[in-house]
Amino acid sequence: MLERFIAMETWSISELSIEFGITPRAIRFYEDEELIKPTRKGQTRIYSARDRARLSLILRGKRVGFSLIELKEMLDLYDMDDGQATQLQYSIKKFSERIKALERQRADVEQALQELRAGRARLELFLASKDPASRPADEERRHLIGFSLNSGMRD
Amino acid sequence: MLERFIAMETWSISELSIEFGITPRAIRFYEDEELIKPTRKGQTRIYSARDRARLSLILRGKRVGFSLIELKEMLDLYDMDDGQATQLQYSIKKFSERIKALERQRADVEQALQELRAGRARLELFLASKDPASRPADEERRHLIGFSLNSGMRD
DNA sequence: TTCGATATTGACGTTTACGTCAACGTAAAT
DNA sequence: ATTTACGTTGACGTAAACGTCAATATCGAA
Repeated sequence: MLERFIAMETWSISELSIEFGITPRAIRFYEDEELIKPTRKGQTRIYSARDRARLSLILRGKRVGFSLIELKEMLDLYDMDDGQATQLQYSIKKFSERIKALERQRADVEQALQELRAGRARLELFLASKDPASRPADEERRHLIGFSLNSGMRD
Repeated sequence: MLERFIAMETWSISELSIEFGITPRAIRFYEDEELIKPTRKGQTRIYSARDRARLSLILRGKRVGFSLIELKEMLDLYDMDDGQATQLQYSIKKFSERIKALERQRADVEQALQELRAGRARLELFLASKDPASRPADEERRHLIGFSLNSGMRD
């Protein structure tokens, strides 16, 4: 049998917690919430490459704002097999919704980035203006700082 | 005086709550946490264009994963005036940190998007394969679904 | 003037995502 | 044999971000 020759790479809970920079408690919590289901060697949890990959997706998903429940839904989609094939249309719709949400989020991030860069640029300009050679009047300076939040923003 | 001729546009709490799709309770909460400070007409809160812009930034910030405390810090940076000019260097550093964080987040979103698109593509392919003309064997199909979570991901 | 709509301030409840013990098991090293 | 390191399962605590009442005020319209 193949099992006798293929040694799967596995990880302990503390190995994964160190690799991903989270606590074992968090990893067990994800299991409680049924986002991962590691095998056991006795009592001890053994994590496969698949478990590790799911953990990776969970953490990235969290970073981009998904809740654990949403992430579970997404992971469940990946787990679909023939038996649930009738739900494929529904699943594709779900995927599309996620993509839309992420595209909007990307736009949000882009805009926030632009504003932060502009804000930093204003601060740096202001700082440069402290060079005695080129110093604007006080009234002018007041307009350099805190500018963008007075201009029209749409949302 | 200019005040006599310039009528500033203002909003009520319910107007803003409808416009932004949040509850009045949330808006008052942001005030409790000192992210906005609307004026009052008697008891009633009156929101200026500036308040509205700050609210907009708060909501976008939340969408991209910032906490209210972080957003308050950022808004405070915008409010800086000459008196705190000595903290400019520190503020620029803060801005840079935010930019770095957002750039990483953008990368996260990009990768999540790619994976979701790939997942959807797989589902659509699988669905197309139900066309009796071009139907792969069961074993093959099993590899079409749930593929990416078995392949090596780095984080 | 009384109603309905909209506002206010507490005060307590709720959900999410864990943190933080406590009490215990196990297995290798000294 | 016992310390040390690492694992386990409850059980309770916590911070963030509001939700959800309740009691009260205001104000324009019928």
